[in-house]
Amino acid sequence: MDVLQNSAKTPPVSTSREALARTPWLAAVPVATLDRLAELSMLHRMPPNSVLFEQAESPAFAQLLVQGSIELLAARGAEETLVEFVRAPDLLLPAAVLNQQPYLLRARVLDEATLVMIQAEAFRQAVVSDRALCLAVLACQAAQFRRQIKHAKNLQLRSAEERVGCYLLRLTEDATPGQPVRLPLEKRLIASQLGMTRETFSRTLATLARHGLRVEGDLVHLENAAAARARFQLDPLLDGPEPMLPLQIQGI
Amino acid sequence: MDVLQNSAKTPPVSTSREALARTPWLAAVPVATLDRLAELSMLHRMPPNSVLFEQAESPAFAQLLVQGSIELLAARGAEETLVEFVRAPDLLLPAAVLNQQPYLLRARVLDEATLVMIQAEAFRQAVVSDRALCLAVLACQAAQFRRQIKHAKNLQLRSAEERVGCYLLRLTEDATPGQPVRLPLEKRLIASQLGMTRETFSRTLATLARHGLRVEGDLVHLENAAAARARFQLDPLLDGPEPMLPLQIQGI
DNA sequence: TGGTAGCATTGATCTGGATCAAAGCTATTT
DNA sequence: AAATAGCTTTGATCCAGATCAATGCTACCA
Repeated sequence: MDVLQNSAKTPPVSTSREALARTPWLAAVPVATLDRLAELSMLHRMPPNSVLFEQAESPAFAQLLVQGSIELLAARGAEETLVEFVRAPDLLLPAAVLNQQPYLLRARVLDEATLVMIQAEAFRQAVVSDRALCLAVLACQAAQFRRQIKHAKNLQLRSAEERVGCYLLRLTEDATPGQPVRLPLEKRLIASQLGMTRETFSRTLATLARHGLRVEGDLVHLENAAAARARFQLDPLLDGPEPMLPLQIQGI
Repeated sequence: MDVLQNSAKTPPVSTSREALARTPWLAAVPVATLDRLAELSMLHRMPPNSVLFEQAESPAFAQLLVQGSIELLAARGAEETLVEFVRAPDLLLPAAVLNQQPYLLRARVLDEATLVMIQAEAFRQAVVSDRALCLAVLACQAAQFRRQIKHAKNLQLRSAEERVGCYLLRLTEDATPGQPVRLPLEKRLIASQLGMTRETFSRTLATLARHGLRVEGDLVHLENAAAARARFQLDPLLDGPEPMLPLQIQGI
């Protein structure tokens, strides 16, 4: 079902240095620093389902996700629940690397991932010595924190039906009105992002037709925008994207 | 029921400058920076139940909690659920201040709070211009992120009974063996920290006697350590404290 | 072209924890 | 000492969503 893959194509990178150069939120970081980081890092490509690290492992690398997407999962025995979903470009759990603490989550590749893997100690030293990098990482970490809070609020304050409704409604808002929208992921993955089982997700989809949202295969039709928006009130605080603009260094 | 109040007493501070000087994780920040921040800030004392800020408000101040404790709540209509519990010394939602985004949570005082309120813009500028401050805030933000992940894992991976059992067991580990331990908070507040209703918490306490933990009023007796530890396996990744040691600036 | 393996749907049933309701406790106030 | 008000406990009931189970549906592979 390749139609479900992410279609945003950026030309593939072939070196760490190139990957760092293309990362928007590293734009303000001096070339010298990026050069040094690039030297101490490797560009890695990982297929879907690879596990990048396990819970309780101590980070050996700072991992910058350049292309693809990663699931961060809380695992206990056989159970697994998704705690964070990371899309490129972003750092994987910088908090663990910075604070020199073991990972709290398992990282598994969803869409084939390209990663810059930087020696953890080199990364920490670079953060300490380069102000712009420190600010960029701070902005990145802050944005991740806010995404996490949004995720928690979404789970705790909304019912399963509301989560699904808001998710679909948001999809349709991004697209051209009147046109059906394609689901960006397999249903089982959407279900896990929304914190419910596939079965519940499936049943919920069926009930949404009452509220003006009909889902047919992987196509979403907004049949009654007014009804849908009345039932599922999007909250910009929860449903909006979380922008990340590093603080600027002014002056000199 | 004043026996439940926090008993860790630090002598009260009377100026912002003094408060900043006493904050351990600001130790590495140059005196000049702290002086400047102190000039642009006010020391505020807030009684229990005060609301420091509301969801969707834009931060006007960076707030450093110096004494007391704060609940950060997700609210929708009448419902409220606790998302984070902040103890002094810590920053309140630095992510919102740094990224210049609206707060996602409501902040309500639990134990009478002393706060240093720093003009938001002044704080951001100080973070940009002072490397040590930037590193300190980064470490603080990283620790908060990890606490948040721990909280999420605790809620999603453990049953109500396990959460209560682990909470109590952890209390007893910190104390002298054989002695009963006093609950550090009112039961309704512990319940909300553990993500359940007071009723469920109360009922759960009753059942814990089967596993070697007897609770009598606000006293916890560990009557069968082996049984308790067998049933409630503490996970250092979840139940340990989250240490916060800012990265050191080496050299000069 | 059949086989196999992973998704998706649908139905039946279960259950952890919430909710609603009613006393009991404590503590402080007058 | 009575009264008010906030916490706690206990009991009865409810329900959203999980779990278990069976069947379809694709899609890929030999």
